[in-house]
Amino acid sequence: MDRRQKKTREAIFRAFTGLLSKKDYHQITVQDILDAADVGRTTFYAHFETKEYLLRDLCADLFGHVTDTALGQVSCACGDAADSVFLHLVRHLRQNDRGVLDLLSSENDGLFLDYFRGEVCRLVEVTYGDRLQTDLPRDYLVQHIAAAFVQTVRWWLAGECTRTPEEVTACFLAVTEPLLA
Amino acid sequence: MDRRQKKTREAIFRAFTGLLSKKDYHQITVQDILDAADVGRTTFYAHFETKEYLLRDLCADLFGHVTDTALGQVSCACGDAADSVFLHLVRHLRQNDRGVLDLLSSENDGLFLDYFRGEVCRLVEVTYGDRLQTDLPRDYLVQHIAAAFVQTVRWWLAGECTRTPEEVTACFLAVTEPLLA
DNA sequence: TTGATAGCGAACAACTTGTTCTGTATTCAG
DNA sequence: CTGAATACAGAACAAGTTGTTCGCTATCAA
Repeated sequence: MDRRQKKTREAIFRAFTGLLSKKDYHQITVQDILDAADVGRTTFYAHFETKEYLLRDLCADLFGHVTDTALGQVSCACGDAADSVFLHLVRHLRQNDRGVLDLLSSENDGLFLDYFRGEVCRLVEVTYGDRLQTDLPRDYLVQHIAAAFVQTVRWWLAGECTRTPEEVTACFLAVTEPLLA
Repeated sequence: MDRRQKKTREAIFRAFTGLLSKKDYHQITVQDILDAADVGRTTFYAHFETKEYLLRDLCADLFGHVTDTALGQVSCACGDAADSVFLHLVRHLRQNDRGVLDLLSSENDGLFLDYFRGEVCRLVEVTYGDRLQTDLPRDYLVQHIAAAFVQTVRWWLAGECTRTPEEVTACFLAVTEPLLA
């Protein structure tokens, strides 16, 4: 890809992420992004059809990365799969890699939580495999566990991350453990 | 309150709710609402500062009503408190009273799920009282249970409400029962 | 070096928002 | 029943936003 394209694309992503952590998505104007990224109007629309497409691409990039990292960790973690994946994910979040945490704790959380939940669903599928109890519908359980994790992270964020990743993960595991076979 | 005011206010609410069940909130224009409600521009802004205020008021109205009804049912239900409250709530939702269900299953669900979750939190507080287990932080448990209920409803809606209220409630109770003392 | 292309900046039409004005119709109190 | 208060309609308005188009320049890759 042309060096110029890559640079502008990343400048726009960076500017957009920065704005999102401070302002509400719907109050961010294309002009704001242009100013922050120092990019021409024409250029922006050459890269993204609309502001919404930009958001979509950003989410795909960000949350795809989160899951990939988490899945990478599960494959190299020799021991207790489930316990460690989620613990690592929380630790990873705490480092606020690529500003994901800023987005999840901004006024825009609603925008991102769905993407996040989607990725966590995939993670639950892979991590728990066939260790789920069978009295309840499998898809129900997967969604429930994913939602529980997302909710746990929200609770952690609402408390300003004062708890340690270990405590947080312990809470999550405590409420989901009874659902395993 | 002036008879005219009440009529206009309700016409706007009705028009807005109707539009919300079909279109995305952010694509609904004030003009759309004016046309649907058959109301003048000046009148609209005399009642609501902005479109967002309209949304807020509508949510307060709708979800407040949902909770009040549910709480009313718990007080008159002589027997098994928790079981019946949530079962009644699901039944109540299924009747789509005041179009709440349309909103929760529209593309706008994200907008409303937070209001809904807030009300369910109150409901959980009242319903479970001091019957929650004490190993985990109380606020964490309350939020977890509320989120679990909301998630259950979403799952039910995603499956196009083919399951019965009894089945749905059973799922919810199954995943939350281990959290009681 | 050179042809291709990414970017700039300004200008543009179309649309949306929220306000202001004037005149009419309805309501409610006395 | 009457009259003052007020809710409403309709039109016009400025300001801001969106997405497009144009001509021109700077940069890249072969």
